[in-house]
Amino acid sequence: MAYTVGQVARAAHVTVRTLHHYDEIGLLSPSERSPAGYRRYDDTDLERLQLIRAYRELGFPLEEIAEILDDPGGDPLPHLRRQHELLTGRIGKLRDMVAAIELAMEARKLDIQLTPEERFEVFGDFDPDEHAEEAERRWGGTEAYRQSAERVARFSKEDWLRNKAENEDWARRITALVDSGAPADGPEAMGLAEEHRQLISRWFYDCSYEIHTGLADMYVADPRFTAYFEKIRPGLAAYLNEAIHANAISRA
Amino acid sequence: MAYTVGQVARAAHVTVRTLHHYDEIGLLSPSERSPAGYRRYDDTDLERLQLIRAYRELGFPLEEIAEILDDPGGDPLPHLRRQHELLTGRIGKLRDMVAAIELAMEARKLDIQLTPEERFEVFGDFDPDEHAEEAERRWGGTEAYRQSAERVARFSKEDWLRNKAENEDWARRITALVDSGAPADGPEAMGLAEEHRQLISRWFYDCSYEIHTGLADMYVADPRFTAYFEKIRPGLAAYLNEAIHANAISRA
DNA sequence: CTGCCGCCTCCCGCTACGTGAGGGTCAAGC
DNA sequence: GCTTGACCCTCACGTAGCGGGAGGCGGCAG
Repeated sequence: MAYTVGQVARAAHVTVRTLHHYDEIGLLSPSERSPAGYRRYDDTDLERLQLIRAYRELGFPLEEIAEILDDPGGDPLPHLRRQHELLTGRIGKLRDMVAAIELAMEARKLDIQLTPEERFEVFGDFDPDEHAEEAERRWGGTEAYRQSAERVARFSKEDWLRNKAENEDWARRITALVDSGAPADGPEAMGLAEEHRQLISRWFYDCSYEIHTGLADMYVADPRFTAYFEKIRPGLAAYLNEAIHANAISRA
Repeated sequence: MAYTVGQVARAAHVTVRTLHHYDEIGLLSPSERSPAGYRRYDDTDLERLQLIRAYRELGFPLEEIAEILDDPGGDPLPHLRRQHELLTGRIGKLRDMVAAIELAMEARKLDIQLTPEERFEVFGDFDPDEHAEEAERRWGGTEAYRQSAERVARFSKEDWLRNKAENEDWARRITALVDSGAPADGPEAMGLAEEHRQLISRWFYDCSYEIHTGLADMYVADPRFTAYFEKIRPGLAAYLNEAIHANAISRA
């Protein structure tokens, strides 16, 4: 009972190229060749191919299939467990992605009226190496970022406008304070720093003092943030940075 | 405000190689080069990178990201929807795989005592091109296969033994019938064919007359099945084939 | 001037094949 | 005996998204 590549391919629903490939990598080499060099598969080859395809349908990589099949005494159960974990892990990641997409779609609906600055505030950011942790929190789909994204997703048009208004109000007051010449580590500045922290906590995510000082450092270290604040009032980035630090220290 | 690759890489949590890659494929080319050929990224480059990373986290391929970003008037919503579908589709497939693995693990627990023939009966099979449909049903994780696998997964040791016993009993009786010289389209043969069909339905999956005749053809067309029956009794494959067809016709 | 770090440009490697190119082989029909 | 057409063979490049290394400049501190 010998079969040609084509026959085997049709029977097992794989392409001829696939069989060539399995032969190349030594996963399934036909037990014989015709004088002309044609591959000739026999029944044991077919059995092996059947197993290969079964494992492939379970998502195993070819190399691991080879391991399993070439260790006839070995137990495939550990492999199965590993694969199970791997797949469930992938599912988790994909689900996160789907959730993120849904958020993005929600956000899109309201996005029209958002200024770039607001989007900048809501979505990810750049941050120097020193704040890798904070970056992880915001980028990596971890707690604070997710929390923020979840809340943002539920924002109504009015929420956005109120958020914006509060922000602008705060910006006006701190601008006035800088203009007045009040020290950055004075009580008024610290009060506005605290207000800033609570603003973030209320609208986006729980902003601890630790996170807040991290943000503060980012405001001076990252030119994009710096630019945002400098545009409101030159010198504001550094001023706010100092105020936030002073505030955090005084509360500790 | 110009940044080197290394600075950008650290800030955005990507590798230098990644930035090189984006440059190579034209997804993100630094807006300037130093006289020595060093890449120099400016703030707009960073913004673009930020967007690129955001879309990447949503699972978009780089090429599509380029499309989205290079069409500033375009609406990303359709892309988001497409991606959402794509991801949910992948999740579905992965879930199927996980389910299949769980079945395989269950089966493994009982597998020790299964003869190769039984496994051959339970798990996939080979079938010539003409029965692609049936193959799909059994291989593709579709209804009959899944149904079978589900039931098999719940088989106890005793179930296996009873199944085996019933099978052997049936095999003994049809062997005797062939020996007796009774015609394959006679009532006794048709009775045993029907019994065969109900055996499958009871133990594995709903076996319609259509599926049954498909199986019957496979028994003579596929040498592996043929061998299985020929080992029980030479000539049985063809005999059973005829009996099943006769039975199916008489019931139609 | 020397060291060292960072930057550059190739270029191979990974998965599991798809898709030809260019050329023999086999059974059938004339 | 010769042609045709289906089938087979062996290269060998392409895929997505980088990882990693070789070999060689550039820039800056001591």
